[in-house]
Order: sequence, then structure tokens, then C-alpha cells
Amino acid sequence: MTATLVWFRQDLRLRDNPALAAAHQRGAPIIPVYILDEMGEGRWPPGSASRWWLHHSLVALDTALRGRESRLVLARGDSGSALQALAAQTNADAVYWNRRYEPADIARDKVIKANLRAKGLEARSFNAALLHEPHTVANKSGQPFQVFTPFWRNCQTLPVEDPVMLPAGPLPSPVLWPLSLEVAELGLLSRDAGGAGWANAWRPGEADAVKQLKKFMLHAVRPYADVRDFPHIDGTSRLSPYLHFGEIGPRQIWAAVRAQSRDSGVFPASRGAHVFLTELGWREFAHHLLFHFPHTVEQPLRAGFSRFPWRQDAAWLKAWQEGLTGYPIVDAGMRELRSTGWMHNRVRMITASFLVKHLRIAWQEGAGWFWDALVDADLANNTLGWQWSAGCGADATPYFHIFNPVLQGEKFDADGVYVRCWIPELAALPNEFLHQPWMAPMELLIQAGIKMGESYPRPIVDHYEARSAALAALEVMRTGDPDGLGQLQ
DNA sequence: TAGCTCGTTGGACAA
DNA sequence: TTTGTCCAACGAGCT
Repeated sequence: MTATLVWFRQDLRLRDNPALAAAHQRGAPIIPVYILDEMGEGRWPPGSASRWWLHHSLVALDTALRGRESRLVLARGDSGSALQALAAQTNADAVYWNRRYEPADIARDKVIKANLRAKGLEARSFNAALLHEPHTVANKSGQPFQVFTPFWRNCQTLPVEDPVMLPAGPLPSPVLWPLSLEVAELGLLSRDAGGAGWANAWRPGEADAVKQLKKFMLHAVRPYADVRDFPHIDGTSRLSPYLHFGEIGPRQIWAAVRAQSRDSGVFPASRGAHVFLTELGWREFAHHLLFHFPHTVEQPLRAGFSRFPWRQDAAWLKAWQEGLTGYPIVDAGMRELRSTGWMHNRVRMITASFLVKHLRIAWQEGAGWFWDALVDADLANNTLGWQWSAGCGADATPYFHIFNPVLQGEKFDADGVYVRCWIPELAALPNEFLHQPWMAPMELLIQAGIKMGESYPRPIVDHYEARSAALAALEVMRTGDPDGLGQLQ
């Protein structure tokens, strides 16, 4: 009796899973496999928040499979060797999986596919993660797009496939299951990590991904365009970690938006839905860029930025990481991140801008911190976001756009609900000074129980000085004039 | 090939 | 208080 190995990676779902559906169609017993292969992830093995999520996601996937009289076989180590060993052990003659697009994975999967085929096995890969795979989108010169708008316009001329259906009922299973590790044996949960905060904020797994999408489509997609920028409002989809781990796929989201427009006949049905799909477009664009410019994980897309005079300052970096910069909107975001493994998108931009422009600390430092702290840490999205903020990526902000953390706070958290939630020591301060507590008169600070520099830090940099220094540093980069450096602190 | 337009998310300042 | 205007680099993408 032969069998098909279905190799799960970042597609931890049963719905819209082309590899699994194809295996089912093939008819042979299916052996679902997950291999924890940290060396195979290149320089970007999952960080602590991602490992926590992965642990629970694997539990959820196993539960879902057991509901279909199947189970998830777990292994750890080199993916290629583990697959070969499992194939030999189970007499499997085919291995199916869904593709990934990170540089290290592409290189590894290519070797694995060749080795399996050399042994006479059928090795097939599918697209589960993207609406449009990177090699299917190009500009009129045949080159990859580097600007979002033309990229997304081009994508919208291409068809989006419907989600793949998996027939109901038990999955064909082998008579004997191969040996498997327990999820706990993968050692994904570390003792020092913030498991409690994450568990309060999130429920990993496909079932909750589907629930979250339904809830969002029902209540939040229509007002999305108007409220998504306000961090105190639960106005975003919160689907990012589910998408990263593939507990839901972009085709399912596309189909949900399409289903909603059936009544009106207009697609998308609302401005909110249109803006929401554009966000999905950014996710596509991030994968497109990562695929075509794999060096951007470490290096700026715009080569000139390798000359940027970044500062190294461990104390400033630590203050940023811990939410102790003295700028409430920045600190609130960094504390939300530490506490929940997630940060509102608007605040991600503000905190990232502050690190690279006000502190002039290299974006790679920020990317590394986010990578470890975010439950939705995704190499493509993280890279694009940080390069965009630093101004060295695709479609980056013009150099003279520098977020003013006070104005951003006043504009997007006018009533201070967000800041008061994450910085309780400032809660009693009136709105007028909440985003710049150092400007508050002494008697107000005393009334609010705040001792500047003790209960809450003074700003570690002055906005206007930092802004000038950032512009000067950009000028140094642009002209290559080393004299400009002398003027920089 | 040359030239033109444009760019997710802004800020400072004047009126 | 709100609104409009400048900032004015740089390179992608298109015609």
C-alpha cells in the first residue's frame, strides 16, 4: 500500500489547501506531516511570539485532522532527511506541499524536490499563500514591479482562483501511523516568554481564523476605511497572524468579499471592502518584492542607503524596545507589542519612524525586534514595512516626511484612550498634555501624580533637533559629504 | 530614447 | 480652527 505525504508549513489549515486537496484526489492514504526545521529557515527562524503561536496552531491542526480520523505527524530536524525517512517508513510514493517564498525556503525546497524525484517519488508543490504568485506578475518590460500602485493595478487584471474544496468526511488514512513527536516535544514554548499576554489576546488555529473573518466581514469591513487608522478602535481585521501561518488563505478572504457583493452586484461592495482588499494587495506586493529582491531582508532596496550614517546606541534602542522614550504614542505602541504580540498598524509606522528617523538607529534593529515580538511576524511584510519606514524600500516616503509623534498622537488618539490604556501612569493627565507630558505645568503633573523623569521619562530626544539631524544625515548619504557628519551628534 | 507623471499612510507655515 | 500650499529627492513606469 502506498501513501501520500502532505508536508504542512505555513498553510496550517484544511480549507483551501491545494496540496491536501490534491492528495485527497489522488486517493492513497494521506499522512499529514509538520517538520520543525530551524536550521532550514536561514537566518530567520521563528521568534518567541511566533513559536508560541505555532505551538497552538499545530495543536489546533492536529485536532482538526483527528476530527477527520487523521492526525498530524510531527518531526524535527532537516526537512529533506525527515521527509525521506518518513517516505521510506510509510512506503509513501508522493510528497505534496504548498509553496513558500522566503529566499531560504526557495533554495531548500528546490533541493528537496530534486532529491525526492531522484529517489523516484512524485514531488509536487502548489500555491496556497498568494492570490498571484511572484513569477506571474511583471511590468511591460518583463521586470518585477517596484511601485505598489501599478503592481496592484496589474494584479487586478488577473483572475483570482476560487478556494479549493476538500470533500467532507474522513481522510484516507494508513493502517499504521509512523512515529510522531508530541507538540510539546518541539520545545516551542519558552518559560520566559509572554505566553499569558498572548493567550489573553489571541486564539490561534483555523477555526478561529474563519470566525475572525466572518466577524470582520459582518461588522467591521464597511467602516474599515474610516476607522482603521485609530488604534483605540478595534477596526482592523486582526487576520495578520492567521494569514502568516496559513490558518486562512487570501483566496478565502477574496471569496468572502466577493460573496458580500453578490446582493449589490458591485465589487467590492463598499469603500471599506475596497481598502481592505488593497491591504491584501500590500501583502502580495511584499511577497513579490521578497521573491525578486531576496537581499532586501538584510540590505536596503535602494542601494544608496547603505551609506546612511546610522547611529549605534544601546541605551536608546533599549528605551525604544521597552516603551520608555518619553513620547507617549511611541511608548504605548511598544508596550502593546510586548504585552499582546501585536501592534496597531498606524502605531507600527509611528514607532518605526521614531527609531529610524528620530533615533537614527538602523531599520534592521527594529525589524529584528519586531520579528521576535510579533505573533504575525512575516519576513515579507516585516521587510517591506521597515524599508518603507526607513525610506530605503519600494515606494518609500519622501525623505522630508518625518512623523511628528506628538501630532500623530493628537490626530489618531485625540481622546487619549490608546495611550491611557498602555501607559496608565499618564492616565490622569488631561488630553491637552497627554501626548506631550513634558509641556504640562507642574501643578497639573502633581495633580496627575506624575514625576517627570521618575514615574514617566522625559523625551530621550527633542523632536525638532532629531528631525534636523535626520535630514542632515540624509544629506550626508545623498552627497557623500563626510563634513556633514561632523555636524551630527 | 526622452520626457513626463506619479508616488498608502506627512509636516510646517501662512492665510 | 481650518484649509491650502509648499517641500522639491528620486526613480519607476509608461507613452
